[in-house]
Amino acid sequence: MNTQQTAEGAARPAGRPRSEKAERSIIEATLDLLGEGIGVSELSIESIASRAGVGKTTIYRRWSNKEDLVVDALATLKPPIPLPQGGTVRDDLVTYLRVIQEETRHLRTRCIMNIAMSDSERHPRLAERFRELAVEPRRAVVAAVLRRGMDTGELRADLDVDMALALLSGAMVWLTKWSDGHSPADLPERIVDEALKGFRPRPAE
Amino acid sequence: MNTQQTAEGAARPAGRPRSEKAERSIIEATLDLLGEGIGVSELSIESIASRAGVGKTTIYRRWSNKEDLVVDALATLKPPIPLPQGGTVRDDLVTYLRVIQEETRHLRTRCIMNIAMSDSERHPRLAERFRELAVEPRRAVVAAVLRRGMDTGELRADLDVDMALALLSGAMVWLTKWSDGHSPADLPERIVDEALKGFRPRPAE
Amino acid sequence: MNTQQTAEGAARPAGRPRSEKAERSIIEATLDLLGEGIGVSELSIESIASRAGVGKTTIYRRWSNKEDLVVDALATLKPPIPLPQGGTVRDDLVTYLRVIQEETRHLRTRCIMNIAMSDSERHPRLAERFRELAVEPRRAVVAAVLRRGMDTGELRADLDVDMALALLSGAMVWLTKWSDGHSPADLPERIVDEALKGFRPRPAE
Amino acid sequence: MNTQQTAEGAARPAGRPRSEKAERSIIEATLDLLGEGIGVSELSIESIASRAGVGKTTIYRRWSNKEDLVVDALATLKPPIPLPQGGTVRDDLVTYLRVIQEETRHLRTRCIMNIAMSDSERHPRLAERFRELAVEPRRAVVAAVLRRGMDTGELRADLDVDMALALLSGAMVWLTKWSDGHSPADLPERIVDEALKGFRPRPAE
DNA sequence: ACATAATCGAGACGGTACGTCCCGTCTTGTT
DNA sequence: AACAAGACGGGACGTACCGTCTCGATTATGT
Repeated sequence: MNTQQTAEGAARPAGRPRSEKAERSIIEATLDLLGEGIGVSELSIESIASRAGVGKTTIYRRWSNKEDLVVDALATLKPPIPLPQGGTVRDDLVTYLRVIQEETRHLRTRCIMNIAMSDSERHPRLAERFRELAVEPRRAVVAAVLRRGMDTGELRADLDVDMALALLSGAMVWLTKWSDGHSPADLPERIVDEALKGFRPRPAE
Repeated sequence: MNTQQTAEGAARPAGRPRSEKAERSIIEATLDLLGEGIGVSELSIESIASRAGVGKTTIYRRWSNKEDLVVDALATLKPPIPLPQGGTVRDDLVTYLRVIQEETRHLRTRCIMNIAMSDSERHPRLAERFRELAVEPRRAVVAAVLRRGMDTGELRADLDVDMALALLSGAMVWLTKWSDGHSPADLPERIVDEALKGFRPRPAE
Repeated sequence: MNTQQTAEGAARPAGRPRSEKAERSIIEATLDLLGEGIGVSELSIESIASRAGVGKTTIYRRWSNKEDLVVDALATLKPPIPLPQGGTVRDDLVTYLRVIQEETRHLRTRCIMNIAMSDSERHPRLAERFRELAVEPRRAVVAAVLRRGMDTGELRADLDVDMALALLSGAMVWLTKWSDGHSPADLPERIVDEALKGFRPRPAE
Repeated sequence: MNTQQTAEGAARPAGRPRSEKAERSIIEATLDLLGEGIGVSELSIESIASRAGVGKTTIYRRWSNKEDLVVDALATLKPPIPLPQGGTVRDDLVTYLRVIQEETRHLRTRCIMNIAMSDSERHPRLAERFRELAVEPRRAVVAAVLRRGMDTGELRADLDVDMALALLSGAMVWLTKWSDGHSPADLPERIVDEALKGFRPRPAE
């Protein structure tokens, strides 16, 4: 986490203030390198400094270790694709999975996802950050979609929202990771349809 | 992959044969270190050699790189817990998920799983090996359970076995990774029940 | 060399005048550090600024480089011991050498002399300054002593004054530097006597 | 001082022996850089390693600090010019001073001499080494010349040999350092003649 | 029994990156 | 305008490992 205090009432510290430009270029260089498939462990401070056109000191002055820097770098990433939520529940869920699928096709996103997925043991802060930034916002959106479905009667009224999300997302990730080849284009539909069969209310009930 | 040929009929090569003891202690040291939470990237040949009481050359002579060594080390791991398959389909599936849950409670298994999950980009061979050793055997067992259920009428006849496996396993992994706290004890039951509602045939259809 | 012009008629520049106190404390800190045995190369502007309680800018504003600062610092040093010139030529010369000897006993003077002696290759301005401040005044005094001796007949009338000075001073420095232990108390007498006699045997003595 | 034991009876240590070639090229690079006018303080291990085509570790493995390396480097230097000793005493002494004068004309020797002269406070081992290697051998040669002169009657029988050497060498160094311009070609003759005569007038001449 | 030969441990090799220190320059708000 | 404070890009420090390369010693087999 960045060391510099930005508290409102705090007196500005003496001396030259830290350069925002340098900070930005450091973050950018970090994301660049991560996006090129370089893992957190292989990522060297020196390479970041060199690409950012910055002295090593300027990095160490802000972040005491690599993990903190990567955490802050990931924090600047926007939730990549806004989720549409206007069609039927099935359509919205399919779209949601398709967004996940699409992201794994782009190297940069795939690498960053890998970073988040891996090493949650060694880099717990990193994983936590990813949860806040990437997982939680989507969870909220999909939860809204599911709840809408429960209201309109499209879904079971007693559906466990978190469980439903886990079934959908988990299946998508699992199949992408462990299926033989690359995920086929109709995978999102197939997952949603299979899962929905359980979410829907029984016709004669 | 180990270079030395041990084919039956092949003439024994001249010179001092490779020490099996050294080989074993190298593998053991590797698994030890991985089990202590050291990641593949952080794992150094030097530390393995030192812990195994072996020269670096003795390692490099057998494996041309770190990844190959880790692959071979993982290969010596047994499928940790045999899956019971005697009860109802629901019971067997719950047991399957409980095994996964149990494994993530032990540091060593958790670390090794993390290895497999992460870095599939940078270490594809490693991920592939993990698929063969850990994923595939379980997939077969669960598939058998599911097919038995389809035969007995406990499950839909048109169930997509792979999809069902993905929904169950994926949800388990997802919730373990992204839920707020640690996974509760009844998580396997809840996942299976939620998923089964979709796998079962409709009563009045 | 100090950049600020202090010429009488020049218009006083606008803005806050430079602090004389800062200037003095910078010089003092510099001499302190040099006197503690820190060489010119090891002497850091940062350490001077810190010891003087001054910002680095305040130093660089006055001197464009370290050498200039050291030159100015040396310039503030007084010719340490006034040379007596009242006795016989021999006595005055012995006193002169004893002054040199005495100076090398004090760490501070010894360090500053070392500065002057060394690095004349890398710091020619520094060596030149030392010549002006320390060597030349003494040369003048000793030259006067020698000339008095030539007038009174105590010394050869055709004596080469510069050469005589070089023989005396050079021998003193040489023996202090390269003799086995520390210079004995009677070294000045012995040098002067030996030099006065010459190497050749007296024809009729 | 080099760490490696070369004692006769000592058992050869295990592992790959240290490369003599690397050692030589390190020493050579060091002397090269010193000869180019780079001072001991400015001399960086990294520049030596780079010029010698050697890793930094290879240097640090042998010498724990820069001074030890420079000491060993200077130790490899031969006494540069053999002193002739066949003519009259005066001629031999002039030749001796001319050798010194000549050496100060070559950058490399001048630089190395400067190293030895300076910083005897901070680098006493270095100065001591220089005394052994450069000063002492010459002292011995000149002492022999002087003693020969004392035997043949060319010089006073009670001449203090060390003092005479100090007068000659000291004057040469002093004049080279502190005279206005560069030392004139006839400086050695003039010094020797002046020293030989002594300062006092001859009584019966 | 003895030469041949591959492997063993140890550790030096040329490198890369580490995190720290200091360089000389620059950019702030205050005096 | 000068001041202190301190951030800036840069370069060297001494350390830790990398993967490769010699070493003498060991341990088998084929004469």
